[in-house]
Amino acid sequence: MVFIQVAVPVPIRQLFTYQHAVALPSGVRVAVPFGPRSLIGVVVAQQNEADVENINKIKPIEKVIDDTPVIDGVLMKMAQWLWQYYHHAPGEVLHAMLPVLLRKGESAQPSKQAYLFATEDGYMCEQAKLQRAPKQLACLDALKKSPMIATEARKAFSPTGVKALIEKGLVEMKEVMPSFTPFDYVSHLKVSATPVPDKEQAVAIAALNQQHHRFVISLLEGVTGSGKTEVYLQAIAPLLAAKQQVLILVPEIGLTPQTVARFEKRFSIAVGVLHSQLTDSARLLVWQRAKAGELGIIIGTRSAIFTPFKALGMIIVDEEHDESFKQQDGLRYHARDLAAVRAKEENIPLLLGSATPALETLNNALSGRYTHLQLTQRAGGAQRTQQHLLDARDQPVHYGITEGMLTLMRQHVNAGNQILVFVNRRGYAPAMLCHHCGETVTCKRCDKPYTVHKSQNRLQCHHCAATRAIPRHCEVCHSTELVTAGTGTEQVEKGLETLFPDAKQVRIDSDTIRGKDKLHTTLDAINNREYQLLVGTQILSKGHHFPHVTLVVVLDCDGALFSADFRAAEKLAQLVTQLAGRAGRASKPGEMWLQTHNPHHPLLQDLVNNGYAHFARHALMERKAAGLPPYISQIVIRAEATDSALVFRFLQQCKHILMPSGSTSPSVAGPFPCLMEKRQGRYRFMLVCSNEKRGPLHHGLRVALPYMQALPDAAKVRWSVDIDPTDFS
DNA sequence: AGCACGCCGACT
DNA sequence: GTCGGCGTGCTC
Repeated sequence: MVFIQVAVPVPIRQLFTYQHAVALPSGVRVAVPFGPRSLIGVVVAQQNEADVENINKIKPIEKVIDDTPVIDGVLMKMAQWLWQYYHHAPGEVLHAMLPVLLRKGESAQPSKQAYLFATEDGYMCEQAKLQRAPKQLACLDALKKSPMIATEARKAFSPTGVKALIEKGLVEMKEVMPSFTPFDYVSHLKVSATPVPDKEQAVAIAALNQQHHRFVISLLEGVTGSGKTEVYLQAIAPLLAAKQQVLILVPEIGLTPQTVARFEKRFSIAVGVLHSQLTDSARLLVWQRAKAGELGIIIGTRSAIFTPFKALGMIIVDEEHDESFKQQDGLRYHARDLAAVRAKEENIPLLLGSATPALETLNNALSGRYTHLQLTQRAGGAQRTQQHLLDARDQPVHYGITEGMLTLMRQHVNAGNQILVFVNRRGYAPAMLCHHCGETVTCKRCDKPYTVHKSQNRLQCHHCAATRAIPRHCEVCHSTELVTAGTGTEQVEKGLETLFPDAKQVRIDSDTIRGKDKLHTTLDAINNREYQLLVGTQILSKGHHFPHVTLVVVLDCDGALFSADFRAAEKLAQLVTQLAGRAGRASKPGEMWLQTHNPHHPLLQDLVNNGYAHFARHALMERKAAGLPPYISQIVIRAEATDSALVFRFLQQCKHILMPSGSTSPSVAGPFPCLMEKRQGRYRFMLVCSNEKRGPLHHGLRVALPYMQALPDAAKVRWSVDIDPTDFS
């Protein structure tokens, strides 16, 4: 009889011990009794009899589900890192790592799939017969070489073409048990015309070629249009030929058919794709094929980092600064950080690519922990969009747009050009500032702008938690015109219709664009010049080009400059830079104007005059001086309930546990109301814990968590721990 | 998270 | 008398 530690899918931060007749390898699924029910858990480790507590309570494993582990050695190492680093329940971690069907206990072995085969008639069929149906001909030719999974053939050629071939009896569909061939892709690999890299690209590719079978992290910092993807393509070519697989993580909206097509076309092999709208069975199929080593390339969003591989050779994180790599509920992991953990365990290189690297990443590159590769040249010598600041102080404002900006916009509209109005609608904790002199209303004790809490009609300092009424005058110039930074953006869209009744306008945001087809038809219409005024949010900065746009308007910079969320300026700079890289064209460069009450703000000046790379280095120095990440470590505890007093009391009690009276480290600030104080009828508050060293901060939390859990209120509020928070709303 | 146990109010 | 409300506590 052996004792086995099992991770059971419940939100409890511990493993549970069961008995079994024989030892089981870790990573195997088992059905276990748990209280009155039966659950599917994952074997984590063997346990010595001497270490087993409550030996009388130990129950036997009900059933062993797998012969071979569904979580291999490296994935188990990642799981352990996840539950330790993020202080999360082990069972929930392993649950999150598995495809849905495997969570439910379904077999991990492949099941029958619909395959297409060329029939005898198909093999005999003369080319001439399909001369007028090139898609059908191509499909039939492919099937003569080897059968294909039906859904894949429909996607690769055309659904109607496949149907026609079946009706003609040239092709038949059969349900067959798939046989996954390890490294099947190597025999199909055919590298198509590879452009000659420029000097910087060649340097980067050469450096990456030296990294095989070694754990190295590289940052590829390349301005928009400098050809990062080409570097990826040329870097992975030798790996694929050497029977290695490659994992490419992309942001949620970055996973377009065009991206996938580019990789498929270069290597003429099937690329495994993992994204949120895949069916459970399609997802399992990709999981199985990757694990078997049949697929050479997997492109996926955040959770693709959990895909098993037979021989992973490299991980690429494209647009590594993108916020969608951080999960914002449940297990709040950062896929970029987890990619680093995986690369270390697999002993392979990790490549992080971005035009606007996250400050965390840039800091690692500048300090020498990461290899720093740079692409500064745009293909075709395209020019950088000129950026300017527009002083909003004392200017008449119409629907959030200053008179000066309106004049500029009219000029471009009258010239028949396109204008892009960027509405920064994300929820910054907004500051209050003077429209006359640009001064913010500041907490005297902390020298930090107050945060406006509209529902209470008060200002609160997010450093010392002091609150005060909204003042009537500016403390510096005594003007009575105090404004909330960033307000008015809701009115912008309505206002533009009144201000520019003759210009045809279109809104692009996640509300108006349902489904990616709609987005593409709208983008096509824009590039066919059907619209003159483009109004939109973040979505505009993701991978699309607007060659006819000559003016980019950014309205609410102040909201980002003076937010209690210290990352707001970095996020704005990233968005603005991505946008600037996408407007105008070589023959007709665009200009970008940023409206602000603080035209002399050093960070804004730096961004506009010297570009993101310079801004980012400057911002890092400020973070260092201010004692902020990445130079310190943070943890946020969030709680919500319908009773706001209860939430507040719970976090207050947590604070006392985390920071016993008298101690100063770690520093615990709050409880503050979250920016969205009320959501779905629940009041939300947070605690912000900071410390210079990560170790003591995490240790403090590890010690405190059992006490926090034991609080009587802990069961009455919904609360969560967020390690390395990126979002303070 | 679930699920059972438990102890109080409005029904046959 | 008992059906069911949801507070409390446990799960190897």
